[in-house]
Amino acid sequence: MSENSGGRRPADPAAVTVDLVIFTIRGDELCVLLIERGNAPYRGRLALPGGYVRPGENLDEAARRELAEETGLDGRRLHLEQLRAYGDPDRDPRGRVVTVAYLALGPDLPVPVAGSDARAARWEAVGPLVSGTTSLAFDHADILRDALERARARLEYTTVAAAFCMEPFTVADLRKVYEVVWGAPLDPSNFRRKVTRAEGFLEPTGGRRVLEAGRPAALYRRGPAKALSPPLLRSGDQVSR
Amino acid sequence: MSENSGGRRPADPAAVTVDLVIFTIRGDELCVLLIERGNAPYRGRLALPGGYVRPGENLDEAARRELAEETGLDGRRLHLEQLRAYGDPDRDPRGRVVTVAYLALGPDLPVPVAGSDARAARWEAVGPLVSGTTSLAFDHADILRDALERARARLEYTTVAAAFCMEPFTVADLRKVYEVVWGAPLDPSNFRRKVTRAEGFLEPTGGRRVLEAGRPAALYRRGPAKALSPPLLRSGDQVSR
DNA sequence: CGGGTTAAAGTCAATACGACCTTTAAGGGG
DNA sequence: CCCCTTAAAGGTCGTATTGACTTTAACCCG
Repeated sequence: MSENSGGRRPADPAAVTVDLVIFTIRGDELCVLLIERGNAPYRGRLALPGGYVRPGENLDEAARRELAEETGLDGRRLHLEQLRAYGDPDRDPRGRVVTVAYLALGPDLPVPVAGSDARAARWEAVGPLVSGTTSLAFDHADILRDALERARARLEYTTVAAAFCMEPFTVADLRKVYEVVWGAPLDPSNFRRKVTRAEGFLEPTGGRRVLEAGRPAALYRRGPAKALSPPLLRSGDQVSR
Repeated sequence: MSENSGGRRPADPAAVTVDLVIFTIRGDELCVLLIERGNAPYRGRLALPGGYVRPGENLDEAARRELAEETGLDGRRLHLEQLRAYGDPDRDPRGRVVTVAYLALGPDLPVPVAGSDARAARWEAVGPLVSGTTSLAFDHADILRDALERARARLEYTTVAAAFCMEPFTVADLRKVYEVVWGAPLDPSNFRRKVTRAEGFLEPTGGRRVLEAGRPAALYRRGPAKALSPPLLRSGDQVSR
């Protein structure tokens, strides 16, 4: 902060961590990378990957480092943005631990390389996790829910959906991202019209992809545009609430 | 967090604070509440109000408490939302201090009651602060910039603009909020059509307000809607980038 | 070459929006 | 008391966007 009520009030020391919500699309499912905790508390329970912020490191750097450690890839290829901070006093039984959650989006990653440490990492489908019974460690279920909503909203107003696609990709690949993240089908024709006309979203590579059946699809790579305006709204987007 | 690389790596203890960006509209200006620092570092410099998160308190509670202390009002009347966390290792010369910034929006507040402590608080116009030469303490200029952009974006997709208005208010009052925050004039007629048709945004009180001149304006209070869809986009909203 | 399959492009009505104009309801001055 | 000013409220119209749907294109297979 900046001020402690005139310098009188002592700070309550806290540990600061970053936690990562790494989303990818595998098949027809939105998946998140989880680790199985090897230590107390919540030993054996699934949790989001994360770790302490190290001295001299800022929050983004810590998140980027953890991302690289957890995925095995250098995380420079993935979209990474801060979600928000979580600091309930009892969110960690060991004491005051404030975590800064990050949202990472990436194309289908090779395999959850067991991190540099010994924790077992694996992809889990998000659907059953948020609506279901599986309970995550700490407040990670809340974080996951918030991250999912953030990701869904980001698809509306930005071009990050392309971050889920391995280049080069087709319009159908991109549409599948929207359908999987939003959990609803989209009209293929209208979707194509929208994204191909959004300046800077897609750049044609000139190539085509031939599938087992059907007309070959044109291939694209990510364009320079970050924002998407007008937005691509979820159809049944509540008119109010 | 959740995990410290197997429990091996020690935490770097940090102080956790909340800082508040409290926006209001005074006359034709968007203003932010700033305090003049009475202690080192940055003694005498303007800074965002804020303070340490206390033991047993969560982040929202700390922000709500600081808000009440700084404005003198019970902050329950104001819109309050977390902006994001800032944690550069050198953002505070006293050591690692991670701050969680909050964005607060409220109607023209009576006067910056000197907080419970002795700090001098006052409203400052945002325009000169973000584009100008005045330098704030710590990284508060960055936080202010981010808060302004968040507020501008929130007006597009939500109904929080009404949080700036003292109830009851007129459509012109609400339009002025958009114009001041976005820094651009809006067409009165089209603006009315948009906001009055957005279900749940405005609730007519039945009353009218008679000004010095002109037809009396209908009075409204805030409706139950939180989201605004379709959004009310800033006219020159960049088509891409 | 004809059928199956998917991509890509086109049609059309409904809607939303920006620019602009007209009417309404007050107060004030002559 | 009528007219002028002022601002709210409501209407018009051309354009752009969207959603639902149809049509054409390109490739594989047998």
